[in-house]
Amino acid sequence: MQEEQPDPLTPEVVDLMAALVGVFHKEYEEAAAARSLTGAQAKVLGLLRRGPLPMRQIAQTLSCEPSNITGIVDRLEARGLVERQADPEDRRIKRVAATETGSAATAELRASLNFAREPLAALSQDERLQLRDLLQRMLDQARRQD
Amino acid sequence: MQEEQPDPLTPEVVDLMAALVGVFHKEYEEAAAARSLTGAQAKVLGLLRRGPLPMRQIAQTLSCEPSNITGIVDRLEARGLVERQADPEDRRIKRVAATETGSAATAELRASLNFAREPLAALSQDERLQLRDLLQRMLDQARRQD
DNA sequence: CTGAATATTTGACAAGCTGAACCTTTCTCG
DNA sequence: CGAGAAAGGTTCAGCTTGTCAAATATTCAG
Repeated sequence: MQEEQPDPLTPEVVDLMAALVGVFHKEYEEAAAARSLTGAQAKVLGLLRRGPLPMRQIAQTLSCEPSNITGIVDRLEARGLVERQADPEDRRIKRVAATETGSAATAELRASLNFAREPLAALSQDERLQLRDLLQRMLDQARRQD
Repeated sequence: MQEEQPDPLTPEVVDLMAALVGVFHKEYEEAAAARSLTGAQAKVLGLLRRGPLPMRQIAQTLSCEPSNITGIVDRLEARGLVERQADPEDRRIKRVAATETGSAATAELRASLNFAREPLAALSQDERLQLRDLLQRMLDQARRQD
């Protein structure tokens, strides 16, 4: 809706982001596959890192329908990576919790993301600091707008 | 395989990248959906921006099986966004070309990516320049490693 | 000319995702 | 209190994405 002046730098940065998104996405998918997880399963498992979550909240975080999460959690549960627990406060709610095995899997997966090492290795300590601040500010802006 | 010292900045930057990738991905998907395209269809259509491409090359660029592209192109073709043309040099090859309508759709979609405006709006001209250079170098590094 | 290699398609099948219909539990308010 | 609305999950049908194996057509190598 807003008609800004055409800063030639902006589309250029957007294309770079798009390319980086592609690289990141591919690497994530491969790291997951190496542990026989799909990308979606890895994402859900990753969300449980800080503790159990209700189905609904998982769906909300991933911007998808709750019915979709049912299937993904089914498959994770079938493999013993995750558990459904009843919420004592509200019996409608089922909290999904990572099992011991599940937690180990995500920790391992996160540690294996080479994306960290290789592309970032091209930057000096100072530049990483710069990059962090720039990204942080973009993200804040994005969150403010949603 | 490489055991680097644990630079505390690196995982932090990786998490930021992951978050930004999430935002970007979501916005792309929504922009595509607003034109009744799926993400995959939009990606393929976007590749044809600079001219027709053989099926195989599309598959290679998107890192997926050629048989997958067949279906996506089928659906794009059914909607008149894309055409299969025979290659005069090698009759095994089918080149996929965006139609008039198809080109218009991608141009529009690209233009609509607000990701450009909003998060980047938080940065000054100078900072965008910095960001571009940092991203460019990361990407070069990532490509060198693949 | 024959056999290997290449480009694409087809078919079967799993997973992701949506939307609508359906329980169960909780909340609201007359 | 009790009836109906609302909220959390699940189920089901249907579509798209993606893989793998087999089949077809064309080109290439010797």
